[in-house]
This record gives sequence, C-alpha cells and structure tokens, in this order.
Amino acid sequence: MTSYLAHALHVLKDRKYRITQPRKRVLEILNDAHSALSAYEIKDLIDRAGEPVDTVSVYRILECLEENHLIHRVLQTGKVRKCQLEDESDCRREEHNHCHHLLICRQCSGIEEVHCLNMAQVVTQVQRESDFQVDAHHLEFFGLCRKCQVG
Amino acid sequence: MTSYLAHALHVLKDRKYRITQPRKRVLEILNDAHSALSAYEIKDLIDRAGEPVDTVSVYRILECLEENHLIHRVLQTGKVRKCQLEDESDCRREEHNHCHHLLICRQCSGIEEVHCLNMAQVVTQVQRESDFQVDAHHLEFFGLCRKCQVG
DNA sequence: TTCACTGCAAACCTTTTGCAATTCT
DNA sequence: AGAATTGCAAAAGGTTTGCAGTGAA
Repeated sequence: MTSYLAHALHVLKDRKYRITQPRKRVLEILNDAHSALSAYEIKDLIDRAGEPVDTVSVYRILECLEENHLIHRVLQTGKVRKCQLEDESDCRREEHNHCHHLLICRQCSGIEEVHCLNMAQVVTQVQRESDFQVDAHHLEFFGLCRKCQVG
Repeated sequence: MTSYLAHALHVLKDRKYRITQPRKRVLEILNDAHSALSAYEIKDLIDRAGEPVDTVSVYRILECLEENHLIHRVLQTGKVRKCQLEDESDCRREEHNHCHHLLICRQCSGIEEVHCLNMAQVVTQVQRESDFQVDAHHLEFFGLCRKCQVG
C-alpha cells in the first residue's frame, strides 16, 4: 500500500520531471486533503506551514499534475483533488484512469471517488436514443456521506 | 408546442418579475442558441444586434433565470443553456426539472439535453457500495453528435 | 407613482504571460 | 553546467458590489 505522495513523486521522477520543493509541498497538501481544493486554498495552506510558494507556481504545478493524471478537477467548482490509487484488479481496462465518479457531501464538502460504476447501460441508452457517440463522461453525485447521515 | 421564449416569459410574468427589454433580449438569444453561452458571449450577441446591454445586467438576468430553472449551467465550462421544455408524460415526477444529462459534441460544441435516462441502477450501486445517500447528480457526456459522425 | 431593475464605476478574485533569477540533476 | 522550474510584475479575464437613475406595472 503506497501513499499517494510516494506514488506521485515516483511518477514524476520516472517521467523526468524535477522534484522541487514547491512540487513536494503541493503534493503533501493534496495527500492530506479530504476535500477538493482551489489553487488559492493550496497556496494558503502551504504558506501557513511556513515556506511560502507563489500562486503562479501553484497553477503551473497543478497543470503538470493534471497532465500526468495525478489530480483531477471537480466540475462544479473547478477545485482539484488527488486521483485515488486504483485497485487494478476490479477496474476494467478501458475505463482506466479517466473514469472517475465523485461523491460530494453537501454537509462536510468531503469528496469520495468511485471507480468502476457500471455505466454501460446508460451509455448504451444514450447512443441508441440520441444517436450520440459517447467517448467520455463526467458524473458527480451530491448528497450525504456515511459520516454525515444521521441516525 | 410553445417556444422556450414564450414559456420563459410566461413563467417570469407569473412570478411577478418585470418583463424588461434586457430580459427579453437575453431570452431571445438563449432561445436561438444551439450551444451553451457565457455571459460575455450573450452580451456580445445582444450588442451586435443593435441595442447594447450591460454585462452586469446579463449576469443578474442569468442569476434570475437560473433561480427559476429556466437555464442551467454546463459544469465543465460554466456556460449556460436554456432548459429544454419537458415532455411531462415520459419523465418521472421526482426527477422533474433537476435531472439534466448533457451531450456535448467535441467537434461542433453543440449541446443536446437528455431527460429520463434511467440512472436508478447506478444510484443504487453507489448507495450500496459506498454508503452514500445520493440526492442529486450531474452527468455530462462527451463525444460526437449525429451530424458530426462521419460515414 | 412606485419599486424592481438597469447601467455605470469600481473593486475583487482568478488565471495567464513574459522574463530574470533560482535550483534541481 | 545546463535546462527546467520558480518568483515577481503585470496584464487579462471573469464576476461582484454599491448606488443613482430609469422604466415596467
């Protein structure tokens, strides 16, 4: 069980990106975050920890991380969140890293990620009824997470 | 078969909103649009038609229309689009006006809207596997619309 | 006539760009 | 050393706010 942080650093190193202080700090913040964060929120968290980073750098780092599929964006807010490490075994190959379904709690703003939802039927329905050739989709659920459900 | 424009004006009048020139113009633009538009794009289209409207007014009008469920936003871009008039007969009551599924064409940027996709199974799967109580969702499909499919 | 609504000015927040200085490897 | 990356300054873009003036009902 590798941590997200270790995984991300490994991916970046592997692809010849430099492991700089700002990059490490952003990844540490993302690693610890339980909800999605904006570029500014990430910058603030880093600054508060003592060694400030420029906002522009945060933007550029997030861009890099997104290109390497280490984070993805919540459509509704534009905030980012680390990509969960996938359990290869129970994910169909074709949907790979690109099919994330988010569970966004309206109480605590926490975000969970679900892979492997079976969307085949729905996609088929769209293709049949609308004659639209689907090659990707984004799906976000809103509601209450386990902790915020009362009773 | 009422037009979107007539429908929207009726709803607003009914709820004691004033039918002003800027509101009429924004609704006309939305009525004719075949893809989603940003506030700026709407302002530009109106300006080009001869009688300019202030950007701030466009923002406020869009806010009003959104509150009254006459437009909704495409999550990915933040642009807005008229809500399609629903065919009451084949839509389950509970999902009513709030369950839109968008088909976004990556070729022509056109947007279609689909109601009545059967998401029950997927929602059930989420609730069961993640213990998350779903009360809403947003779903956007990306791909090729009928016209842009070759062959 | 009255009050909702608009237009204008200005502020605010977010994101992007160019370039010189820094720092990983 | 050399190239990638950062920080700074500045601009660009999008959105919001306050207030006085306008116009729909």
